[in-house]
Amino acid sequence: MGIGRGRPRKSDPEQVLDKAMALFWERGFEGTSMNDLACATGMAKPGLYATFGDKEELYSRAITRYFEQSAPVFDEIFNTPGPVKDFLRRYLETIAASLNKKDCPSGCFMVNSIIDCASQPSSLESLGREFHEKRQGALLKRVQEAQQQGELPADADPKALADFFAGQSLALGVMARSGADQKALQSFIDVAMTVLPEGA
Amino acid sequence: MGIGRGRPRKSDPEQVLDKAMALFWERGFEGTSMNDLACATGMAKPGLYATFGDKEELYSRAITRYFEQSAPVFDEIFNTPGPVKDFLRRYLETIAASLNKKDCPSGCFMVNSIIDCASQPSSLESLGREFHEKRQGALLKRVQEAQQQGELPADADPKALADFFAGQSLALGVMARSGADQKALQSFIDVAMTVLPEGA
DNA sequence: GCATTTAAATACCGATCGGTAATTTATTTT
DNA sequence: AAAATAAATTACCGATCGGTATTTAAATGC
Repeated sequence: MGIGRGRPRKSDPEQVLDKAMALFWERGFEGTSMNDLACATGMAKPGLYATFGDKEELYSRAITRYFEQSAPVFDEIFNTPGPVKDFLRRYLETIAASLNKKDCPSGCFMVNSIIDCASQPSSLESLGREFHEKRQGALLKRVQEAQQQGELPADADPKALADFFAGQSLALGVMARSGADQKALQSFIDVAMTVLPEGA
Repeated sequence: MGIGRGRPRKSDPEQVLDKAMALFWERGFEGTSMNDLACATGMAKPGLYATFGDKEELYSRAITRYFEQSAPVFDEIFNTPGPVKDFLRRYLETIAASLNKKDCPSGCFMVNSIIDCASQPSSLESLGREFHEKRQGALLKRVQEAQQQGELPADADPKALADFFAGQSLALGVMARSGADQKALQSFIDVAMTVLPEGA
């Protein structure tokens, strides 16, 4: 019946990873125990260790999955032609929408990770930051292109603008984690958008 | 020699609290053990429990101290007359300066607390958020006054503006925690300030 | 049917967790 | 000097931590 040779798996590793991601996302690295994870995922501890490695590796897999899961929707936003102003608004609104989904913990796992792994003496320390820098880099590229095509004033600073909008996503992550609702996030975005010149 | 009756204290409770604050600030609630605290503060565990209560109370005292410690400098900013634009810039720049001091952990203890206590089933869950709301409230009051005195357009939304600037302080906290230097924070603030109309 | 393979399940490891009881030390009061 | 007081110190508690050895169950290859 199965495909491999031995006893078939009880749980799909991808689903296990999804549940582990949700738990780390909600409670952080130190706040989540391997017993919690075994209980929440339905995979007992020896299974978790055999499938994913130790706690650190499991966390690393979880946040990597979080990042890669969001890739398709960002790809679509980045590949949609149109004014850079529309692009940036959609960028922030898409992030905001992802922070209050009812089947996920509120807030941004990446932001949480930056905060609670910064003191970790391990590879986890830089993981969240690296993912954030990837987003920053993509934003920068898009803003630079916009400037080259005359959408932004020649004296605009693309790096500063990209970093500003990357920073807005961090703010949104903290706000959502502290209970801000969708309306509050939208109002915040509306103000943030006004840093762009009227014409753009 | 001492003032009380029994054996004199070895360590000043205020200094102990300062060191505990720094440790919680750096490593978070779950990431800091009572043994760590005893070691870092020089006060053994029974002393910590006798002086401050349990771990939760100690954390609560630590973040309350963090907030109250910043009160004088904010009071000065709020009481300095001048254009609201200057006020808001000084507000953000003062926060930014506090996020990279060499004798403290980087980042904002309040932001860290919002992130890593949000999942705590205790009074800690709302503590960081409450302090942030106090700052929001003070900002709102200042912005409303500015509008009443004609510094801002009549159609400006004081609540949205105050929440925006409160949000910028959250972003700064995450950025500093992830290693951003003072120059990056300053550049971020420069962009954020442009949400205000030229004239203000 | 039987060996092989793979995973699940149980039980367990030493270390550390938050928290405390019991004792010792240093000071003040009388 | 002795009683009283308060803090430091040491040692310890049961529970839980991350991680693993051992056994059992379920599938395939021959």
